[in-house]
Amino acid sequence: MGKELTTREADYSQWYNDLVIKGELADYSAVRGCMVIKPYGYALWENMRDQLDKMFKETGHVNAYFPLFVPKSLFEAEEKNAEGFAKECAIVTHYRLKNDPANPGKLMVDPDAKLEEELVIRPTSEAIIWNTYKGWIQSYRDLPILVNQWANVVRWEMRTRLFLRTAEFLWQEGHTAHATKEEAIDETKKMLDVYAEFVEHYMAVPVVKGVKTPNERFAGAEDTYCIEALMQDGKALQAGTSHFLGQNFAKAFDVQYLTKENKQEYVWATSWGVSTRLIGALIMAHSDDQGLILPPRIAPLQVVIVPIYKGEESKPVIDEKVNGIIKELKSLGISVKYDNSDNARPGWKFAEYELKGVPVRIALGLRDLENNVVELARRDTKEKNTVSIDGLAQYVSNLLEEIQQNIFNRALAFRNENIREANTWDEFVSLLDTKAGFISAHWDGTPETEEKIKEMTKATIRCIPLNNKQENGSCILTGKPSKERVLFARAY
RNA sequence: CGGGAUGUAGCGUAGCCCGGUUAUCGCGCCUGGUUUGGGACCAGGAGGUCGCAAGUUCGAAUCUUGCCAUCCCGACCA
Repeated sequence: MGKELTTREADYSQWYNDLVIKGELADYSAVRGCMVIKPYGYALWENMRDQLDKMFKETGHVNAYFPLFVPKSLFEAEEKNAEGFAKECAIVTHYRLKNDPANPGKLMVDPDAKLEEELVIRPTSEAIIWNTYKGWIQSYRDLPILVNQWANVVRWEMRTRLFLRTAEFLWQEGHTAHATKEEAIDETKKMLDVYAEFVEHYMAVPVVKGVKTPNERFAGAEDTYCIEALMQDGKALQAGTSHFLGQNFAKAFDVQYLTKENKQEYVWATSWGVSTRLIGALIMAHSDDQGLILPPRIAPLQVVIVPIYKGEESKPVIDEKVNGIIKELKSLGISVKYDNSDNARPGWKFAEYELKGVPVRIALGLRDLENNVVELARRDTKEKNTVSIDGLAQYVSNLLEEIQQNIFNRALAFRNENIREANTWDEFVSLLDTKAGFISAHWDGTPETEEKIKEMTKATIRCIPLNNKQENGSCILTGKPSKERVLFARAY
């Protein structure tokens, strides 16, 4: 019987949890709100990370590493940023434990080891980084600084969900410093494009690029750009953000540079990040009731080979043939696992690798060898075909590409079907309740109206799409004039 | 943090209301054998702080209190 999965229809949240845990991506840990990322899930993250890292470097960035701890006085320097994150910070107050005289064998916090100044465990690193940049920047010749860091951060969330919202999570955060506003804005948009390309091209998840309203802006940013994805249950998920920080952090940390004209100017800043949350997006965008569906370009395993033995004497014959196939696949850069383990029969393995979302499965037995063919099954459509062993590697390589495209096209079609226009309040509410998805509607541009809509419907403005069509209309709630539509949705 | 639910072996569970031998069953796991084209079968075996702690009792998985964790619905958020 093995692993039973909850269906999406029965309980979408439970289905998601089942996939994460039974697909062996991650598991709950002994620490509240924190998960263990298991080897299979970590391999997926590594593939995502490696590709992003490559793209960052191609756009001129370098990696560095800054401390996990941020002295409270630095953390509070940029007020809006500090205020925004204050209520979800973990704080180190002591540096030593000692034996508890009242409870033998137990430890207690040593009251004599109180820190002079508390250390905030970074929820994001602008503060420590800008404090550092102050020492790096004197002249326009020191700019731009284009640094990225791969790190863990901690945000003490009240309610956590595997990958989507954990107290500790892995991410990258780019922090750049520029001489001019224009250059910083260009950087902000450039990195948004990098994210969009990565998410669409590698993760096969279509996104809407846009800009956040002031309400939804990152704490301390002048502008927050984002990519928004749509999940199969019709809820939106913010997949990445890129912030134009203006001179806020430069002013807070007094980071100035000398221009060519020998004038002191404040530095312009950006920051941008994506996290392990992307894995949640990946799962909810593609997977089905049989398990994960992973896009070939980032799947930890692209191909699994399952032998169908008939009697002891068939093993060496099949194994030898498979070794040749593996060699050919690897020569084309395809990752492959040969599962000839004896503790599960073929049917069990088929189900297991479907659960784990391996894009292509090859099965072969003596019968196939006689005909010089294999059975080839693709995870995305569950189609099975008999394919000649001659030229198999190339066939598989093409198929992986086709699967990548198909997964993307499917998600894109779903996303496009689920962007609907609403022109009246009734229409808006009924669409939210019956169809969910993105709703494109006019809004009067005020934070008050946005807040009111959120209170009434739980829908938020996900973004104002970039290159948005300008059209006159009236706000769905207040009826006041509006020049463009914005995208609403209920979101994760 | 507010409301609701749950917690018994790796997983899923019976028992709990009404306290009483050695905690039930299935899957999985180990050993041996037969097997292998969609979640195999036979035989033998291992595995339990009944979420944690205190209390009531001659006796607690079962009753009481506190705590912890997870899930769902809110508030908050990437």
